[in-house]
Amino acid sequence: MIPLIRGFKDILPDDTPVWKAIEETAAALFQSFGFKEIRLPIVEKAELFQRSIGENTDIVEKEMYTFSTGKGEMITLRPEATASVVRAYIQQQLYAKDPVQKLYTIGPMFRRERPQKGRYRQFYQINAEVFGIGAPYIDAQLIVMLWNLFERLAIGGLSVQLNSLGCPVCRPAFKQALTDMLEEGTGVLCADCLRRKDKNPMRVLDCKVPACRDVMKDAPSMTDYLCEDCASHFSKVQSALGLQQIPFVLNPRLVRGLDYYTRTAFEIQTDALGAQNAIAGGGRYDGLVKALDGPEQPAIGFAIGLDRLVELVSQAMPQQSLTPDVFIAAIGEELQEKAFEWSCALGLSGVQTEIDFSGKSLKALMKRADRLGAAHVLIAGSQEMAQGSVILRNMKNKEQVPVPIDGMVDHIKQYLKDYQCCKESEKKKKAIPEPVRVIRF
RNA sequence: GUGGGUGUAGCUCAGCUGGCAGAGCGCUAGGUUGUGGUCCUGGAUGUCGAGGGUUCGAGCCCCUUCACUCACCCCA
Repeated sequence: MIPLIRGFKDILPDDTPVWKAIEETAAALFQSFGFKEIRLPIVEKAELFQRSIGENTDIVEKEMYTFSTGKGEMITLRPEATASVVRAYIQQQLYAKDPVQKLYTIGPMFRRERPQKGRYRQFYQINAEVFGIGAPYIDAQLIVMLWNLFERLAIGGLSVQLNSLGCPVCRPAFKQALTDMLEEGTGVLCADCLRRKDKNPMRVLDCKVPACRDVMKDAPSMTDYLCEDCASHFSKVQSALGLQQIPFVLNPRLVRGLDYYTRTAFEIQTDALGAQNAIAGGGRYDGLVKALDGPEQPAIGFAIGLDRLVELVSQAMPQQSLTPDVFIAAIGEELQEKAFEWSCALGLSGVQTEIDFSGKSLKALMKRADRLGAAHVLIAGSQEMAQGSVILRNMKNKEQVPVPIDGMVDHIKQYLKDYQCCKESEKKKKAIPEPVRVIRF
C-alpha cells in the first residue's frame, strides 16, 4: 500500500457533511455582508510570498513547499491566501471597476510544519478580505461577522483577542524601545528570542519561556506608542465592537507572524483544542497592496482555520450519515435484472435507494438493509412476481404493504410522502422547540 | 527542526521472566428451506509498523528506520 504523505489527511464521507455545512453557513453569512466569492490558484510564484509575508518569517524561512519548474522559475504551494487575493486585485485591476472589493475564498493551504492536533501540512481556510476601506467600522464589522458565524455554528468557549500593531509612523519608536529593553536582558533570553531580538523583536512578546516572560513583564505596550491616527482608529474599533456587544480582550502581546500587518490585529481563540487554540485570525494590512505594485489602498482581512472549526463543530454534533429510503431485496438470480431497473427508476426519481445484487438469502439482504439504516425494504420474490405486486416493508413498525409492480415508482413515492407527513406530525406533537442558532444537517 | 507517548485481526485492545498469536466488537454462514435488530452455534481474517542484531527460540531484549500522536516552536 502507498500511504498518504505525512501531515496530509483524507476527509472521509462521514465528515464531509460538517465541512459542507460550515462552508455553506459561512458563504451565506458573508454574502449578506456584501462579500463575493473569488477562486484562486493554489500555486504562485515563490516571490509573491517572499515579498508579501516577509523574508524573515518562519513561513518563508522554513515552511514553504517550493519547487523549481526546471526552467529556473520557483513556484510555491500557497501557505496562505491573502497574497494571492491581493495579487488578483492588482493583476485583474479589480480596483479600476471599484476600489472597494469584498472577497472571500475557501481552499487548501500548505505549510511544512511538524503536524500535531489542529495542525496539518495541508489545511483549509476560509478567507475574507476587504479592499479600499480604511474606516475602523469595517474592522469591527469583520469581527461582528466572524462572531456571528460561530454563534450560528453553536460554538462556545471562544474569546476575541484584540490589539493594534501601529503603522510605519509609530511602530519604529516602539520597536526601538523594545530592542533597548531586550539588550538589557540579553543574558537570560532563550536562544530563539536572541535570534528574534534583531530580526523581529515584536515576536519576543509572545514567547512562552519563563525567563523571557520575566524580561518582558514590564515590556512597553504598542498601544502606548500609537500615533494619533492609529490611537483614534483603535479606539473607534473598540467602541464599535461595544455597540454590537461583542466581548473582546485587549491583548498587547498579540503579535501577528506576518510582516504586512498594520493597526488592528485580532484572533479568535478556543479553549477546546489544545495548543493550537486560534480558529481565526486576521488584521489590517494597509501597505501591502502598494508594496505589491498596486495602487495605494487600505485593506483588512481574516482567515478561519476550517480544520479546527470542523473539529469544534463535530465535538458538539454527533455525525449522522445518509440512510436509504428504500432497500431493494430481490430474491434469486433471475430477478436481479428487474431489481436493477427498479433501482434505477427509483434513484432517478429522487428516492434514495440501495440495492444488493449479490443474490444472497433474504435473511442476509434484510440484515444488510438493517445495517444501512434503510427505512423500508422492497421485497420481491417469485411469489410476488406471479401476483404482480411486491412487498414494501416498513423497518420500524414492521408493517408490510403490497405495491403493484405496474406504476411502482409512483406508488412508492406516494407512500413515502405519507410516511414523511406522519413523521413530521409526530415530531410536532413532541413540540421540542429547535434552537434557532443551531445548524442542522 | 527538537522532545515525550504509541504501533499486535477491519475496530478497541490483552499478551507474565523470551517458550504454539489472543479477547471483545465487527464480518460471514447456519439454527429459522422467504423476513433485520435479541439469543445460540460454527467460520474466515495477522508481514505482531519495517529492516537488522542477540538467542536453541523474539510480539517481548538491543540497534536503525517509518508512521501515528501530543507538546515545544509557529500559527489558522
